Amino acid sequence: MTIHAPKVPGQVRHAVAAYGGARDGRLLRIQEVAAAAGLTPRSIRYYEELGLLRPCARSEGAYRLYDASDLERLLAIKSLRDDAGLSLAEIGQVLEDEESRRRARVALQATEDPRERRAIIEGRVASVERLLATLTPKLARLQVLVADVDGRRNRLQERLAELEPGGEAGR
Amino acid sequence: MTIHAPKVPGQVRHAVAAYGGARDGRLLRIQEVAAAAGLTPRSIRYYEELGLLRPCARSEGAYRLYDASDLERLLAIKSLRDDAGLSLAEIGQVLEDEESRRRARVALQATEDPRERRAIIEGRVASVERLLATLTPKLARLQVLVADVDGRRNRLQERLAELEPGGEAGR
DNA sequence: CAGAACATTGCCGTTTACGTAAAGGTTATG
DNA sequence: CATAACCTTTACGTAAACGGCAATGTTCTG
Repeated sequence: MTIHAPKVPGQVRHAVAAYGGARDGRLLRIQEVAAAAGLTPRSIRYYEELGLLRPCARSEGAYRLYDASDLERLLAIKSLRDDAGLSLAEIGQVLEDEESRRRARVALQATEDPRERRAIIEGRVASVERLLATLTPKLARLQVLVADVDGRRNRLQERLAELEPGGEAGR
Repeated sequence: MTIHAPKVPGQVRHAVAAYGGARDGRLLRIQEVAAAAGLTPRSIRYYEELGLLRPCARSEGAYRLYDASDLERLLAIKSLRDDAGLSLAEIGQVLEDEESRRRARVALQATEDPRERRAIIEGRVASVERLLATLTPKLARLQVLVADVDGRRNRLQERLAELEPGGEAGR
């Protein structure tokens, strides 16, 4: 049992960053970020293939390296997929939309012109509202469904309660 | 434009019922019930193939005929699929579960024994609670997601409001 | 520097949930 | 009773979202 083992990457030398997520330290390899996000490496590569995200960096040997914001993005993708039930194509639309708004912000927020500043923020609001417009009805319908099922449960428990006072034989 | 046309089935003679949904009258053919449920005939046949539902009757010529309770069931399937995001296999489990409870009710509700009556209703409660156990976390996560997105919208609108008082140039 | 444990790309396979077309019966109406 | 518009079963096709190899390269540790 005393052989070698590389295990967790100690430092990740020579990371060729694209943006350098930084601000928290370690870059994760695909299996690590996958575990952290509750996904598989295969899914993450597939998402990359669809253009949903790109790792912030690659190692010298072309290993994908992910930072904290990449992980956030993966969690967002997962949530939109599992919770909101969006297809990966729809998720792509959402992310692309947000991305273009974010770029617009970076490019134009530097301006002094209050009309442009307004326009930028209004664009972001519209983007977020488009997303809400798809999520809200879904939420409403799920709430109705749950309320319905919950109502059935309550009615059954009332009937149980009615049965109680009579005979306490089951004990 | 004065040729013949059968259109909607007038009466549906000789319906060989399995249970006879009745209590509202007309039996629907597959296309009609599909339109009413917002599904396609193909989907409905597929659901039948998976054992999710059987039409309450067939015509002499083997046309599938659906009653109101069949339609209800289809709507339930659709809701569990679209709103709750369950797979058809999971939906099958749910329906089977409910079905067996319902059968138990019919078979044993006739009994006088309060212990058995309790047991039956408790079984139904457990079944409904199993369903709730899968739906509730989903609802919670979707609520969190929507709240999150909604929060982003509000923050953006606050920034818009901060921009307002200064310059009202955009008009 | 050996080597176990990671990673890469490429590619084919699989499951789910249907779509679609073929070949042929069924139904209500004019 | 002809016939348009339904329906039937059977079967093959497909898009989405990965799974799972193979062949090969990379990393960190002892």
